[in-house]
Amino acid sequence: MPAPITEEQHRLDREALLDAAERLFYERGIQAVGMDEVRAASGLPLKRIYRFFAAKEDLVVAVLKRRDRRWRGDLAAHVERVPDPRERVLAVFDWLAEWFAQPGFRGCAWANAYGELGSSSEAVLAEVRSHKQAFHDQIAAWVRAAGVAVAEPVFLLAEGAIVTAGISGDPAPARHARAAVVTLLATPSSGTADALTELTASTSMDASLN
Amino acid sequence: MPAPITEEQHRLDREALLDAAERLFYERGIQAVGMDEVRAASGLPLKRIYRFFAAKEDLVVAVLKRRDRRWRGDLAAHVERVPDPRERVLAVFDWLAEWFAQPGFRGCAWANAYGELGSSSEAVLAEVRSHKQAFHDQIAAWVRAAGVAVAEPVFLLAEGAIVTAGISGDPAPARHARAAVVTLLATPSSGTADALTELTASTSMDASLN
DNA sequence: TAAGATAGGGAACGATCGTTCTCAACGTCA
DNA sequence: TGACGTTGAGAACGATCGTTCCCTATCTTA
Repeated sequence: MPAPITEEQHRLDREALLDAAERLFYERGIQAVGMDEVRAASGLPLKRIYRFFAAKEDLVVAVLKRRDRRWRGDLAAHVERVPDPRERVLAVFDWLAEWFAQPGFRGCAWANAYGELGSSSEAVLAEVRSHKQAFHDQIAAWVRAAGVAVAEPVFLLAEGAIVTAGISGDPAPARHARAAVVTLLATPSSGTADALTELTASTSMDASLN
Repeated sequence: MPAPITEEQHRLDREALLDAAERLFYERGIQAVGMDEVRAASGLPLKRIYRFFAAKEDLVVAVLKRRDRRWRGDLAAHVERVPDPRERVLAVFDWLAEWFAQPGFRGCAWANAYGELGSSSEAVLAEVRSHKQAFHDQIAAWVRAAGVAVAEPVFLLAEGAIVTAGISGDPAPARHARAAVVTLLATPSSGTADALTELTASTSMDASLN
């Protein structure tokens, strides 16, 4: 065999490629970054990049997949260091606050990818949906463990905080969302809340709803 | 003057151009739509398009500006048909639910534009921020009029519902956000107290803290 | 050492982008 | 009527995209 590429080097090169692509795609947008720029940043020849991934779309999906694993892993590690179930839910928003304050924070990579490619790449759309579903399920599990039945609003507050912090460039939404979650966790759980919803909704419905 | 273009026709052509561009940009993404496609869809010659807007970026900004006026105008019209201040806040989410259910709904046009061009076009970024600020201020005014001081979470729930409904393709987040707002409006966070607030507070005192 | 397979560097390709230019057609005024 | 100014239709331009191909250097094995 005349090729001296070890298995380990192969793995390292692939990681370097994903590192470079992820940074560029997140910083400047996916369509704004050409493959030649990925080549220059990764140090790998174009030929090898296309042996790793047959097309740019595959590279994008791989970047999102790896980022999802790392992002949710970091979140879970932070959250599950907290023993109390109720505090765990709040820890999600402390972690978000730290993320928002990082230099170069530019909102949700998946939401951004959706805006760019959601209607033109089925594979990217599927990856974005997969990530959001997994994030939702993580939050739902932690909220359930806290003994309350308000998973949905906690997830929506997190999503709203991420998109708002990204666009505004201000990490404050993490604090606002956290404060709202404190309130929601302190309200009587599902049965009473639903009854209250029904009561208020019945007096306001003019149209819509389903 | 040899040019028979009336002032009125000029205005109509401009609207047709913005109509076509808005539809294409929202459906398929901004970068995915070429100027030649805008030309074909609008029926206007390319030369006239570039007399209206010197560059594609200017067209994009104009589309976002006009959509902002219409979008927030429609929202305000729906909300302010409701007399009761508290119901008005909930009416925001009824309007969102109707929007989410419309065919072709593809999330927030401004958030999508941010994902695509937020880091490469200062003008687009400014327009996106301007829209989000205006939407935030609208909600804050309605929430304040309802006599409670929880504007931020209501805004974040709306944002979370929009992005989630867009990505998932499911209009349910509007209902979930609405239910959460009902809870928040019934919480004595601002010191204002009425019968409903007292009732909910008295049954929820077991939780709380931090 | 000779032979051969593969790697990297980068040019090349076809497509498409935003934008400009050409040119014929036409309506208006001297 | 004839010259002019403006228009619409679309070709053309330069740049850039994702992707492929060529060529040479280099390393392995006989």
